[in-house]
Amino acid sequence: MIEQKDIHNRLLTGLSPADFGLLAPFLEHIELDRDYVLVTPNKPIEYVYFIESGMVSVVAEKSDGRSIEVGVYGRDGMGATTVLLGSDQTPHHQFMQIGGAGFRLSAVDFLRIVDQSSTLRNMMLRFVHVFMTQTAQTALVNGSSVIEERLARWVLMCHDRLDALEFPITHDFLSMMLGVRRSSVTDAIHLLEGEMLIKATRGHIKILNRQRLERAAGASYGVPEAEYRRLIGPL
Amino acid sequence: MIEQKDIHNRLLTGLSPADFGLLAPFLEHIELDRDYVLVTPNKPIEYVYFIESGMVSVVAEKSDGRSIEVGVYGRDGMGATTVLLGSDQTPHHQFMQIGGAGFRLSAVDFLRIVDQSSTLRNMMLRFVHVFMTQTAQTALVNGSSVIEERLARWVLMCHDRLDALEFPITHDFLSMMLGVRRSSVTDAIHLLEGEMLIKATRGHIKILNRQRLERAAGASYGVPEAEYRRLIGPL
DNA sequence: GGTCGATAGTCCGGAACCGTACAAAACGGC
DNA sequence: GCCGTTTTGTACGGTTCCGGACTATCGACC
Repeated sequence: MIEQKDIHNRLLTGLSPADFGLLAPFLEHIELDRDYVLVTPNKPIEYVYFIESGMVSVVAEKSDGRSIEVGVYGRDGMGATTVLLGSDQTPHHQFMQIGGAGFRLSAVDFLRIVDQSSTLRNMMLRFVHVFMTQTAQTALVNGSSVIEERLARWVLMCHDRLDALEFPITHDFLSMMLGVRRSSVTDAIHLLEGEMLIKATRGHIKILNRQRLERAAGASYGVPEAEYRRLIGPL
Repeated sequence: MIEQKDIHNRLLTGLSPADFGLLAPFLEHIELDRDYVLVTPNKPIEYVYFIESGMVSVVAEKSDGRSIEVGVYGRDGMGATTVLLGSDQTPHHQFMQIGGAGFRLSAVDFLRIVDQSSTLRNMMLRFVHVFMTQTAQTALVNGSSVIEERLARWVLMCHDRLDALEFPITHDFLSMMLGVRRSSVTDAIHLLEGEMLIKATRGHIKILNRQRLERAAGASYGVPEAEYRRLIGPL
């Protein structure tokens, strides 16, 4: 049986022991390797996920093939929140951007439990609100910030959800996430490296100075993060 | 007493008579002139709104002053959905982009009623899901579509929520909504006019050919709209 | 009927970013 | 240690859009 004190997921640790007790019997531990698909667009959702480590990308795709990341989450949130909103599917991809592990339980079980506890439901809905804020912020910066700032924001959001200062990611993946050319990512990385904020090596990015990186991200970073702290707690 | 058959709001008309009956005694009719503020960022929300006519812009702002529209709704939705998600405030503006009318009720009353009926709650939460999809689509097109396509999308979304083929809007307002220069909007309007898709006059835009306008919007338009039809019904 | 503020049209140089391509370098498997 | 694949660095011309400015036109109001 899983004990609450051993959990890293912030939504689960933030629950009352009683609420956690409702979920615990149904939580199934699962390895989540890079590229593992949590949600396939426009297909019925079987499981909801609570991430313990690693990071998930939520990606929207246009019918012309262009796609872009609309949000990320890790141990701060849950996967497939859409089932809470009365839809068993969504048009967006969700897959592990950085491998890790977590728990899953069937969407049916989850919904049954949520109906038993409004405090549990409210915790999850507060996360939905924060995630909406994050998606809105993404819309904002996609329309008004240069690539360097958006890259800095992405690196910061990644760091928020992982313990490490260094994490595996390629320029090519980042170009898909940010919706820009791969070589534009390379250029932006060089800019941040020139300011000694990060150090990039093949397939990896390492944060050298978090504080100044936040300054480089400027107004692009911070609003959803503040909303998370206000409604759920510290990351 | 307000009768359900006289209502234009799609969420209210879609409710069972019993659920509508729970809300009806609390609905207060209200004129909603252009620029009326429904939600002030980071201030407690007093009322939730059901729009009957007109259109609301939801706008996110960066601390450097730049802002952008992250979604719109009208008689298809409700205002201040965030109270459903357990937060009494949000970082986003909501104001009437195109004047109209609607109903409001206090957030407190609304929450009490929602707790009495899970079917009513589910209807509203399905709208939240659709609105999230719209915001995600906005993030997508802001990062990957040219202004002409984004403008076409905006005009279509406006038409979806109003009965008229013509509506009042200035280039300057559109530039704030799309997050681009005012004169870039002028240029994009000229492009669509050249294709005989719209006709712009001082302070107004008129749709000449909706079908071909959809083609001009390309992959930018359609995904959230399909999700609305799937989960709630026709606009 | 004239005045004035709001709205729209146009122009300029320049920056950001694109699409595409090719070569260099790093790593993994053998 | 060699080889093939993946990842990264770099280059080029071209397009979109920006920031800013100035003028023209419309319409409301006196």
